[in-house]
Amino acid sequence: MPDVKDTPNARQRLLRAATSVFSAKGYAATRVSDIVEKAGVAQGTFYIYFKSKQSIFVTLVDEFFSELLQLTIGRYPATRVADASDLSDQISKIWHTVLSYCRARPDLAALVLQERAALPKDERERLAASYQRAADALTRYCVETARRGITRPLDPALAAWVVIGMLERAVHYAVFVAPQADLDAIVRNLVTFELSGLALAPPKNTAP
Amino acid sequence: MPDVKDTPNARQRLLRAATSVFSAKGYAATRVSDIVEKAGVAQGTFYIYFKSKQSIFVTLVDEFFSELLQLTIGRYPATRVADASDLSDQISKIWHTVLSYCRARPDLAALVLQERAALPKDERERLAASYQRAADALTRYCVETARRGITRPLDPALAAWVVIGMLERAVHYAVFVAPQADLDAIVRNLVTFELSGLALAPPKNTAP
Amino acid sequence: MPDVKDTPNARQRLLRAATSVFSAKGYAATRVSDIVEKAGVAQGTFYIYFKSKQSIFVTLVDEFFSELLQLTIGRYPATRVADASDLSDQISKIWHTVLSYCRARPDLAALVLQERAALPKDERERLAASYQRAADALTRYCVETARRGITRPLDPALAAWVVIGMLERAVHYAVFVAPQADLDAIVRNLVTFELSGLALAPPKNTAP
Amino acid sequence: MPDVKDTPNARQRLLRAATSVFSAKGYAATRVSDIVEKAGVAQGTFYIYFKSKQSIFVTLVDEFFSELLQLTIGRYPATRVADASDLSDQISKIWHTVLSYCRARPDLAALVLQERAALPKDERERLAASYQRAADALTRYCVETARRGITRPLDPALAAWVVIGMLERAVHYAVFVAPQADLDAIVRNLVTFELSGLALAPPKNTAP
DNA sequence: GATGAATGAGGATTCATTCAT
DNA sequence: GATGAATGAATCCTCATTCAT
Repeated sequence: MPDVKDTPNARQRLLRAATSVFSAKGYAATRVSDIVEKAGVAQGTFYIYFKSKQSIFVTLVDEFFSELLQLTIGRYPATRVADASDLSDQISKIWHTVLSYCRARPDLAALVLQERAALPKDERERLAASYQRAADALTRYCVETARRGITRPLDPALAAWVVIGMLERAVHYAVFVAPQADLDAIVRNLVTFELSGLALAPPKNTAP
Repeated sequence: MPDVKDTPNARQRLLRAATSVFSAKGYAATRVSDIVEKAGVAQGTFYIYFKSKQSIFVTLVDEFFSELLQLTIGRYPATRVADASDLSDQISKIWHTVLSYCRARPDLAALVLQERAALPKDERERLAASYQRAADALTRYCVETARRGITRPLDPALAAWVVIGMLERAVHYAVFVAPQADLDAIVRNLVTFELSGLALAPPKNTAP
Repeated sequence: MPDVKDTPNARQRLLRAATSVFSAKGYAATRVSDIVEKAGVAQGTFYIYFKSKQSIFVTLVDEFFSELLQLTIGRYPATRVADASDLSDQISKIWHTVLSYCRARPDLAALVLQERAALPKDERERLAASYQRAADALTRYCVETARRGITRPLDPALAAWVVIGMLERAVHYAVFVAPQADLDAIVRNLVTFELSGLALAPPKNTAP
Repeated sequence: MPDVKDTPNARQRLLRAATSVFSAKGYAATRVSDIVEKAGVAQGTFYIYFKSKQSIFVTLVDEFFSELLQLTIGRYPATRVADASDLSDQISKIWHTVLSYCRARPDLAALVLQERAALPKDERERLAASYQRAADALTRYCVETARRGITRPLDPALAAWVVIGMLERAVHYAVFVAPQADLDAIVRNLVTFELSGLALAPPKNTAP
């Protein structure tokens, strides 16, 4: 059963085993004993490195978020966007980064997208705050590009949340629904959707 | 404590109490005893009407979905869309329906958006299938409107999933982030985004 | 194994079983499963009536103390003592009450005398406060009888504590060392000791 | 945190740390890790010097008892008591020795008085045997002084146990309740109580 | 002798569910 | 239909102890 052995230290082994088990059985159905068995360590060893089952889960999610934020918003500030072409390039890079990052670790992506809601309410609110911060950063991004006349002056907070929604389901599609589909094609489609919308002819009523 | 009393029958009282408690404490932290206490019935009465804690939750989510699907996709088939203007009108109506439906029952919306992931894996897969069916319906919608030259020929399955993501987060925004904001304005913004995209000038690289 | 069955309700059965098991195995070594097995109820039933293992123990000790205090200090106030003869009578009665009460429930006595120290520190301090209150009551008793010239004006708080110590070990002797010895003889000895001391001839240095 | 460092060897450091931690947190709540942390040694080092947590505790209690017995009963045999005055002198010295010994190491006194009951039943019976031996020695003392007509012919085993009880609570009073009180005054009070009793006028019914 | 990471047996507690009334 | 006392399986976590270095 221990199939993550041979890797250096117990903490790493536990994190990998946890990712795999959480995403396979779901947070609630995962027993600490499943994780330690898969990691090939003793039950007690788990509690040397993590305070609780919840704590190892949160560690995984937090690392996922902070790494991904670093690779995206941390790298591509709105201030570097001069025109529509820059915008398109930058957004393409961000979409590409997120999708390929998630495709490289589908277990972790599943866990973050689908399992985080199984946490106790209070911990979930901590995670929701991370989402809120991401939404705030995106909001500022929208405000900035709108100010420069590059994007429409839509309600920027609403736009930010909707983009987050697109992102979540785009990951879902690229990782779980069509894991073999060409990533570049997916990204082109997404950017076109995001920037130009679905309609071929501009519809009558536009906002605001 | 029983504050949902005076309503006709125990089953209704249990459903309402469950909605409220599930959305307040989260699925996992909710005890059947919380629900029966709030409903003002005895512990055993719960099991006259519902097989289990999971079963009352699924009942709530299923009713929410089927009612909402009825009010949206069930009413507005792509075949009635002749041109861009029709499309815009129809989509506006759908967005409006969804958002006002959710604003009218924020507890239930919270439960469906945030708690469904706390279910055991198998049950979640049943719900995921509902999502998949909705995505399939949307996919056909996109295919149809694209065939008529009303919408872009983007990957329709991808588009469908991304629209679902927009929807989820638009509900989140309209119900929890800005519950007082004017619904018509929100819908106008959403439709503009969905149909015309964020960019003011059409960007260079368009797909496919 | 269930040998306390046939008695009316689960709570009583649990209390009796707990007394017996705690005094037989000691607090720490007692498993809740031992208690429920002896009481002939299910594991979960225990937690309907008692919050924890600690809580049933404390319930036993508290009931012991309050009942015994009621039978002694509650009945025999210092204000009814007019002279040395009254004092001797009253003290005899108190000793007799305590010793016969403890002899009637040796398990409970063992538990209170010997097991209470196994409780967590905080709970023990609550019990120590009961002792302190008993000491305070005895102190007032000594002050009162000294004021009337019936007893020596020894440091009354010290006297109170020392009497408590005599009591504890007198119970130990009467219940565990010599459980068959004649109770009246024991009480006569104790009262003589307490009132007249060990020495036949009055020693030289007397306090204060 | 290691605040008992700088003292020569690990064993001593462990004993001192254990005394302090046991008396602060209680036997059950004390972790071996607390002791080694306070002693400033590694977890494994503990087991070089002591077989178990129980064993270090018993070591402390045994050393306390044997040293104290040596200083008291070992020094003052009943055979040296010729008359009431000798008795009073000798008993005063014993009380003084015990109380000042305990005042000098209140942690150890707390541990012996209050924590020993938290040990597993079997170990406690070993300690109870020490008590029984002390009671036996005291019993012989009483028999001897009674034979010489110095003390009353009360049940000597009962007297012995009651004196032990007085002692326990006298220590409690002198060390924890009134740690600043003058020791000589306390001893005078105790000896008067022990030898002459509480009553000013000799009460009517005396034993046996 | 000293270390401290690893061990794993052991037990209190929870709570969905049942069923006799 | 309604009740609610009783059930007991299931699992997280602690911590004394070991042993390779």
